[in-house]
Amino acid sequence: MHGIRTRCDICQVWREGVCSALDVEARAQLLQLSRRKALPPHNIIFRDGDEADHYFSITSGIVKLVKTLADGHQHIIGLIHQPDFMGQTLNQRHSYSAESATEVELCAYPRAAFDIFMKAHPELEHRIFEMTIRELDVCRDWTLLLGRKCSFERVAGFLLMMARRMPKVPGHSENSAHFALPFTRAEMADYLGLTLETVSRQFSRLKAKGIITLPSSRDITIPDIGLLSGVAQMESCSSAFDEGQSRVIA
Amino acid sequence: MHGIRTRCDICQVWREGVCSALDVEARAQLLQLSRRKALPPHNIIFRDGDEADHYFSITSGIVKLVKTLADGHQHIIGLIHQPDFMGQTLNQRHSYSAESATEVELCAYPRAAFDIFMKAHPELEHRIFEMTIRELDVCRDWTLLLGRKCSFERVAGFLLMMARRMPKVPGHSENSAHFALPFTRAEMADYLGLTLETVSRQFSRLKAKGIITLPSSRDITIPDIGLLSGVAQMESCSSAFDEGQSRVIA
DNA sequence: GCCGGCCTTTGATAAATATCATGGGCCTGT
DNA sequence: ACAGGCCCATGATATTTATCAAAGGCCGGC
Repeated sequence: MHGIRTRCDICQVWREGVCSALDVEARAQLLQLSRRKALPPHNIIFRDGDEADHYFSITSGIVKLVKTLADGHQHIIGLIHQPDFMGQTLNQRHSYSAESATEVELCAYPRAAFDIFMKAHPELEHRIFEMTIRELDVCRDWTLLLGRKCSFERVAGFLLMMARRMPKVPGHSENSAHFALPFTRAEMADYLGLTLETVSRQFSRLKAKGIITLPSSRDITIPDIGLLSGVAQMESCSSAFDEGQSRVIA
Repeated sequence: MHGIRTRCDICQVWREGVCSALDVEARAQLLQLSRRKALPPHNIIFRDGDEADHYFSITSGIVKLVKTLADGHQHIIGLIHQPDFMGQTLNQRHSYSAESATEVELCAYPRAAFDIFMKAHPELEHRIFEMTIRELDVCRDWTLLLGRKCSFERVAGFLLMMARRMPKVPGHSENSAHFALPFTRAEMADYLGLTLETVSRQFSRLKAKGIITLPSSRDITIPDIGLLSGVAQMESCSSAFDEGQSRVIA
């Protein structure tokens, strides 16, 4: 709720998000419904059990969707990136929490008003429908990662996803990437169904193989995305291929 | 494609599925587009990579959505039960296979014609949108199970889901259930991210604790669903609580 | 500059699950 | 009735990952 631009002309959602479905007048009307917010990292947007009375369009940053288990452990069930939409539910209450992982800017829409507006603008509902289908595809792919992949492949798969979605630092070719990881090892573990120690060990393994470099723990370079993509879909979890780097003995 | 009823008046989809959004005339029109099919178990409906040229409304039975990994292992990314809808994708091709798990009856709709029809009937799209939101919720819950639960809890969670969705054999109270499991241990393993041996062992464990009874391997009785629900959300995987049944020693 | 707190890495050990192997049950076709 | 194929249960062992523990790096505040 700090200094915020209120105009849509530089907004990515305008081009790819929900607003892309609307013409100029409709977008202006929708803007009337919305309230823009800017959040620092680690800010709760809504809590599990809260009344689901708003929808959100994320215009920058990353939001974590979090379930907390009875024992206090957390699991991240999804990451919402700009320009995604969030808050669709059939229930009266949310069944998970949403928390900014990075600095986040978003448009919040009161649910009742938005629903009425959507009824008048089926093309808007259609766009959100499409984005929901995409979310479902992503989520189903994730079940494959969680159900069938070893820790090494999971971490590789996660980095691959980040490499595709993060804004690239310029000066890198198509098949390389370099970005600042916005997550702690513990957060990645909560997303990957692992412990932070295991995540850390797999980072070390990727580094030892030369698939990534880590100047600092959050500053990651992937010299060859194809290589990373290869290990992310590997069929074997065995540490046998740790000998990829032949090592000189004594 | 065998002997099939073509009328909707006894169809569950009419009441809860996509057709519930339509009035009598519209439903009649939609019926014109549809082709009804009946499939025996283990029949491919479409394959990973096939052109996504049809939507499907499942009117009875269960469909498995399957991804096959490079090493031949399979993973079931979703189960589609009557009266669910299937085939929504933004891509030209499917990214997974669909296969009947039981005997299945369905209505198939050519995609192009259905899309046109849907444009003329926003209430239909709205209904499918709602069903897709529900699917997404279910899928996100599943990532929690796969990411954070031990084998015992996974099997319990699976049985709980089945107990809620399977038609009940009559003569049982609200908080008990009895049904025929339509899956092999291997299929359940592919859904739960486990091996068939582990699934089998957890069935034995549930049986030993008296949470289920298994007159035969596919014939399951849950005397107290609350009990099952309790272990499905347990916070500990340890075998410490195997001593729930005090046992007499020699 | 130094302290304290988080984050991270790494090692040692324990626990869970996969893998490999065997035998038994049931059904089906001959 | 018998043989051959699944499917299932269960034991022995191997592998992977979690858990417990310790120490180093970085950063912000005092």
